[in-house]
Amino acid sequence: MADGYHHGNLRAAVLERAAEVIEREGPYSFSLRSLAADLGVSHTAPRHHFGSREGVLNALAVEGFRDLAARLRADREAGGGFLEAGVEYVRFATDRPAHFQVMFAPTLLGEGDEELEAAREAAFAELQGGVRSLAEEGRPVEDGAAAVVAGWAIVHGIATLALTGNLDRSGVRRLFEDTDLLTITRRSAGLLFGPVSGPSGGVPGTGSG
Amino acid sequence: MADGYHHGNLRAAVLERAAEVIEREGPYSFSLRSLAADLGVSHTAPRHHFGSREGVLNALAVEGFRDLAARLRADREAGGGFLEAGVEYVRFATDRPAHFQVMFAPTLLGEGDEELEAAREAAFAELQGGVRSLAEEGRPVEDGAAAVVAGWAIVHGIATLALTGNLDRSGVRRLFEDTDLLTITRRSAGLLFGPVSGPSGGVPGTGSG
DNA sequence: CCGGAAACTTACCGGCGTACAGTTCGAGTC
DNA sequence: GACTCGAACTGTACGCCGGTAAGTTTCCGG
Repeated sequence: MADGYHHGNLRAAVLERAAEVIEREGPYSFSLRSLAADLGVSHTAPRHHFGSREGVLNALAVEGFRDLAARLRADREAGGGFLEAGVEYVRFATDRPAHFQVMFAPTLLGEGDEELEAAREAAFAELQGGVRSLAEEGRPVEDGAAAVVAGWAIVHGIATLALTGNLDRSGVRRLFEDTDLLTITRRSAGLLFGPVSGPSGGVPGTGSG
Repeated sequence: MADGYHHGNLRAAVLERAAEVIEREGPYSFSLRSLAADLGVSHTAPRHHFGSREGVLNALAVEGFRDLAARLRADREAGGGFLEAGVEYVRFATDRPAHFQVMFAPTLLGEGDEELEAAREAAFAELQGGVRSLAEEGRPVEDGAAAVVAGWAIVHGIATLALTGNLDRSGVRRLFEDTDLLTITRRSAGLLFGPVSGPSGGVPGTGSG
């Protein structure tokens, strides 16, 4: 494969390295040229596989949406329930921070990429399906639409704040001492759709007056 | 002031235009050179006021943190309660989307800027103060640390998802028909720290969709 | 052995951020 | 009114960047 002229596996190598760079320095300083130089190919080589810089980011987003959808699906099939799906969402964000950033930053991506649209829709379908399963958990969902937004927003918010370092920077993280981020997620999201047991663990204000 | 050579108010003009560009095209395509050309000055003129491209973004972030802190403070002094503080957070994000983006994207900003650190800390202090005021609303807060994270995350998540267009793109927005984003915020965050059934800040008629 | 397609190269363009050495202008000073 | 000084702004130059075009190398099916 790698014969000195043909890299042999350039597409995968570019995606992997791009994710590393973006994770370390953010999407702004990610450059095709320095990436290509690192991989020992000319700066136009990646263009053959991705078309453009935007194409690389699109491909990362596709990877990300597919992985996220697969994780949510697996979680649902394992009967993890909604809370664990939310935890999985945050776990995905911390496992693949570069993908997560790119997926939700539309100004980095191009429009009209069918592969991307399909991957995104599939992931979003899993997301909403997860929230709808709340009803099947025997929990009363009075305002279903609000529950979808609240569930998504709380895990997306935790993921975003953690990834941007603002949880640490704000001192909020210190309130938890050494607690793991996923545990923090469970406790926080649990306030919304808390563990059924325990009178105070559920949604405040719904049970008592 | 503006004598053909000296712009007279370049600093403010740059910040205003930068916010417009970032709001429209995101922080990644924002360029000092095109900005300067738009304002009719040489491309090195902004450097005198901001030092670098990063300096412009830092200045935007400072503006943003100060505005956010002022809004939260005003809201607290008006006795709005926590839920309304959260709504104000989302309102800020939609009012000043460029500032919001830059404030929470540390890879766009420099480190060690004292003005920025001070503005950020002040805003974060207001945020945490708002959540602590929950106790004063007569609501039992069993896991205070989790409540802080949950409250911040849910409004930050809504703001982020809305600003990146993912609320619309995912179809979630459609569940609410023509409902205003701030109302969506009230209903969703209300699931966490539900509307006080008393007179203080409750939003009547937001249940059941 | 051959021809086409895929993978990759070199050469080039304009735009970008930044550095540095000037230039213009208002305001204060004698 | 000339002199100075600092703030604001200009012009030029450098290297990196993404994108384009034309050419080269290698693989592979016939």
